[in-house]
Amino acid sequence: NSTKPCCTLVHSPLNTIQYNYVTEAAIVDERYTPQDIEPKWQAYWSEQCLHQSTADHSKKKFYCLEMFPYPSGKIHMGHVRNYAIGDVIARYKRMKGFSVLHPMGWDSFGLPAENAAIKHGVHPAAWTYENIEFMKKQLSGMGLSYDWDREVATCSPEYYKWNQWLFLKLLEMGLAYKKTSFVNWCPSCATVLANEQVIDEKCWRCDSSVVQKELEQWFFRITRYAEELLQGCDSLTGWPERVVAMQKNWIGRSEGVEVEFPLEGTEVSIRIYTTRPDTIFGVTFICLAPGHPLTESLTEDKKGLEAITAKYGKMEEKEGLFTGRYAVNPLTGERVPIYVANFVLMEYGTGAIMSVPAHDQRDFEFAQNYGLPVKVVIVEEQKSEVRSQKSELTEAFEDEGVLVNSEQFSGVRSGEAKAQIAAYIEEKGLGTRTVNYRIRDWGISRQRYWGTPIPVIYCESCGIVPVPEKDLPVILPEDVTFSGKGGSPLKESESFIHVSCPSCGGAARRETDTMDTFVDSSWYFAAYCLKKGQKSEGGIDLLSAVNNPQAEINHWMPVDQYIGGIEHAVLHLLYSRFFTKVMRDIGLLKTDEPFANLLTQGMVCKETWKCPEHDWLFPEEVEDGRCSKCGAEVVKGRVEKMSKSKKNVIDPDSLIRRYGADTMRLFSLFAAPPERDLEWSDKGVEGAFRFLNKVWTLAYRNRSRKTEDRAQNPDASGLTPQAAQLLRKTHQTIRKVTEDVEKDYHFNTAIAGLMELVNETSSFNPETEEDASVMAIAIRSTILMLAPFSPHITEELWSAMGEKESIFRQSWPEWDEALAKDEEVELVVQVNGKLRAKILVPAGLSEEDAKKAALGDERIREITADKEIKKVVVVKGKLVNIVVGA
RNA sequence: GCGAGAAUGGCGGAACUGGCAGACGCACCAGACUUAGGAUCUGGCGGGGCAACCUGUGGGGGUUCAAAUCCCCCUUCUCGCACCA
Repeated sequence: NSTKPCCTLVHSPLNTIQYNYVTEAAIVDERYTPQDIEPKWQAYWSEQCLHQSTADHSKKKFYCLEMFPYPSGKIHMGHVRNYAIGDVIARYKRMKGFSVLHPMGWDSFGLPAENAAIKHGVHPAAWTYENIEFMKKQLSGMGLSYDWDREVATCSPEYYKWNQWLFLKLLEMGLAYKKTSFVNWCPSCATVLANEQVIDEKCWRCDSSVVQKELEQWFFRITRYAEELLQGCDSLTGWPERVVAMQKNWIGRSEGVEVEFPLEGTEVSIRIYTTRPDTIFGVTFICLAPGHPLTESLTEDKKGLEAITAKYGKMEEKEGLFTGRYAVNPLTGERVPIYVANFVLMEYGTGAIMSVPAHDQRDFEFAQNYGLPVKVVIVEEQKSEVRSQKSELTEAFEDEGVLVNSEQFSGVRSGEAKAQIAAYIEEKGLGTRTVNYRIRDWGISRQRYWGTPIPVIYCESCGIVPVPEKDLPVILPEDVTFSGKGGSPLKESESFIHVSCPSCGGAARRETDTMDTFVDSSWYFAAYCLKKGQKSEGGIDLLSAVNNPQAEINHWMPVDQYIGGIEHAVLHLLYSRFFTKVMRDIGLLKTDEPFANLLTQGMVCKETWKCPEHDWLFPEEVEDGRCSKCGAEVVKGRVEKMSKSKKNVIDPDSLIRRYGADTMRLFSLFAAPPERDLEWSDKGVEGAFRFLNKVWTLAYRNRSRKTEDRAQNPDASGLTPQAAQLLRKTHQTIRKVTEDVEKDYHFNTAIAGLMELVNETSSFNPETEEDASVMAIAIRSTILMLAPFSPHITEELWSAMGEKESIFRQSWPEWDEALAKDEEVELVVQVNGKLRAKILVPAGLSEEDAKKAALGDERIREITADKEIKKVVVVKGKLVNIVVGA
């Protein structure tokens, strides 16, 4: 069989063999086999410690970070995309001569581990570490250039010790405190949720309806940094605008006035907050939050109050209850009824509001429901007359205008009136100007096992006692059972609860709540900088960095490029900014902001299929547009984010097995720019694979071509026109790819540029030695530029070309502007803005000559023959537009 | 309602500060090679027209020699926030 003639040989002028048709037997060692190549180079990189990062002060540093994953069990396409983007950047920056830090770790505390424990009886730690091990293998299979020496897992005592240490620091600084409050409670997860974790009044994780529950909880005083977090937004120039907008929104600063409304018949007064002091003459009632300190004593109808309190936080229906008491408007002396209303929030402002139904839609509707008066105090500027009263109003007039019925302020425009009235109120001692923020303190207590134990001890005689630093970490106990029924398993651990008081030595008990896992991820980027080798060699050490400007953390921070999903636009990113400022104030680091540049990558989506009977279908369940189970006609669903429930997921492992990691990476980078959603296409993946095969064939067959001849001949003289063109194209491509990567990480167009170059190189047949060396340059440049995208194939080809050193130790190719310049350009000739001819002219032609050339063109002369030429516009090197009359 | 973004062939997407619309890829069509092709290669590919040419970037106006790009108005979609006083 082996002697069977199997290929057609075509001899080129240079006697290089080109295989037009080859059987499998003949090309076995020439064929691109990612399955062999990829593990080989992964092992090599690891042996060579190629990605280890040390603070090298002779080079510019670059900290490239992707959001670390929760070890759920398997990586998905979202991870693949995220890490592919990060890896290209890291590898590119290294080739560009930067000293790069590119770490990876595990956000490994959290609910799923505990749920697995309840369901399968496996300990959360065992479950988690098993997942980590598996996922780490998967990541290695992708050929990602991480410095695994700095790996962290937030569930390791080594890590959470510092969570606890930071907690103690916050406690010292008065930034951690305990209070009783209404909290968001997820009945299904049986735990408290932060405000940021409640989405549409549902749990962000399990989607169950969140209820309000009164509990004593630990809080972080993020509000103390509200102003700085807001101001800092302006320095986030490397962040997407919308993320910054979302952060600003969340912090929600508003300027207003707090005004005292005396309570009729008493010495007490009610303090309200308003941003519209200009409407204060229009107040016709005031509302208290159900939880307001005065509510209880003012309200006679206790049952009614209970009913209103029960509806607190339920925003669908606005309900109120008249307390039976009145307050006095301090500016008008008018008496206004006091209501308790379920929509007034205790947490915002003062928990009491003044209601101006004429100028606030919600107040307006409330007034209609409860038959309260409406008093107009602002009218549109043009109609400065007071229009007759409430009967005409069908809705509140919320815009700015001119004040009426407002005593000495009547006739003043509302913008101006705000300032005047606020000043008047302060002057008369009726209230004060204040700033309010929407953001509230961050509740971090969770009634869970698989999280960082909060390091405090409760003592009968000493009260709340922090665990001394020397006793850290407070380790999660092993003797726990996971019943899934009510409360934290830590409550059941006798060995954990009982402890002697560090202060008086008496019997005491430990805090059994653990920290929100968002605490873990709020400083992990700093942990990587301070991690030295594996555990045995010291691990993370924050202490050494306190007030130490030489600490490595100050070399690497801030993160130069952070990459992750948009879903963290508020939660994680805001907490991390907060922690960074706290760490700065502790003396741990010198930066104000953790992430200089942020790239929020789009989702990975795929088409879906839906059967009227069987709901979502896997693609293989669709046969000729019909459901394979019932034969019903299948509807093509929308392109949606990959999810198990929609049955449109692609498993990265199966892709790697079939096409290799290089193809998977390449496609995920080519199909769309990183910040946009990506539609996964099986055919598109094949296209990427085809391209790599093309590169392989081209580079492998020409692997022994040398570039030397070009060295003596720096310009293009002596080359055949085809070779000169290829050389030009090579330099143009280097320029294009570099600029695309540098500018916005637009890898899709960078890859397109490489494809063009490969196409052009493939169809090039060198006729001279010099031409051949141009081809070698083109190929080597291609391989070098492709390396960050598809690292294995390029490393293999690089070595096949006889290179001894890793391609990732090479410099990124540079272009020569002179060589990138076209000798001839195609000049577009328009007549009245319409394309009429294209002429080839030498580059750098003067405007006058371009004009002459355009007007001299046969076709143009024909068109313009009997017309009056009014004007000729010349865009140098590009276009001539001839404007003619009719 | 407020904020951010988007709309370009059959599809994903290109087009730098206004200057050839549709790069690159997918799909499709034709051809070559082949026992075969879901491999490879070559060519074609917005729409209309034999052609010259006309027309075309969600819709309508405008500015300009020239508009996907700038200005005004409108439509649709995506995302985030939303009784915050």
